[in-house]
Amino acid sequence: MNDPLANLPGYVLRRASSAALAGLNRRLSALSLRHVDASLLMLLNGQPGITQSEAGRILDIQRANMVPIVSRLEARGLIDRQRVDGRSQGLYLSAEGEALHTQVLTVIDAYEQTLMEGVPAPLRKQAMAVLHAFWQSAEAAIEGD
Amino acid sequence: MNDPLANLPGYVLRRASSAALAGLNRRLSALSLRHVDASLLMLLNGQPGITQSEAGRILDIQRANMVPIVSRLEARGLIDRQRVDGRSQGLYLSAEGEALHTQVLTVIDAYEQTLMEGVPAPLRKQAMAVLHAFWQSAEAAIEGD
DNA sequence: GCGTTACTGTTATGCATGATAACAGAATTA
DNA sequence: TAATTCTGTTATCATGCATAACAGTAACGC
Repeated sequence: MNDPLANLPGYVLRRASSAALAGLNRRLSALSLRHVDASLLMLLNGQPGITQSEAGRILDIQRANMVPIVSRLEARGLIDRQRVDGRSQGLYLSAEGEALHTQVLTVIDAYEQTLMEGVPAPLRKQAMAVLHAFWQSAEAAIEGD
Repeated sequence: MNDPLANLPGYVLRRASSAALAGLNRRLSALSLRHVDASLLMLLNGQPGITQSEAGRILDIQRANMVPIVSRLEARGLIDRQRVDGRSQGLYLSAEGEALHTQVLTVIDAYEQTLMEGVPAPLRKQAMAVLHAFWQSAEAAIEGD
């Protein structure tokens, strides 16, 4: 693969992310979930009762784009809504949602471990730190010019 | 940002990539280009005469999805097609394309440097190696189960 | 040589992700 | 109380990515 873009961190980041996502979605399809759904389930497990807007803010999903996601998950009986306010509603995992969440956890844990094991041991120690550094750096660079 | 997903490499990879892409697209919009277009221009600069299919293979873009990209760039007079075969056609940067390419290069180089500078110095040395490792690892993990 | 196979560019189509604008109802604040 | 902010929602659009199908061309096997 003679790719002159391979020394650009942003490009490599994108290719790595794209490949990682493909693998994850492939595995999650066994649970009829997309990675977005899975991330919401995991978030709700850690922070039950969180608001739809808050969840979107944490996961970096637009308010408007949260609607079909939450609707889909609620239609499947995986999450419950509970009015907390005249305008907001807290989101909770239903019993079925919790059951599925443990399966999600199994799949994701295994996958993330596979991903990490594919990284040469000498680099593994700093791998997460590097990823977080790029995340932060990229976030800071969005607005730049 | 209390995000329980922040210790999953795949998730962090995706967030970093997404943020990095947003910043890049913002900068490229000044040239009326998307990151995909820019990557093709850069590829053609390094490997003039490459085939549309070959380019797609290198950039991991489906043959069918290359069509609108190439058409758009050709319509703007940035690239030329030259029949090399009954079926294939070589792609080249036009004069205008080369001119724009140098601008692209400026933008991207500056951006990638910004990205790198946002990474703490102690990590910077291994940053690219880590990204490549994840790329390779993710690529290998796509088919797994 | 000829038939099978493989490759190229292309069209059409669908799904997923994101972004934006607008709105009504509710809460907060000044 | 009036102005502002926030929430969930609808509608709409652009982009990215995948798949299937097709015609024309090339390469290969015998």
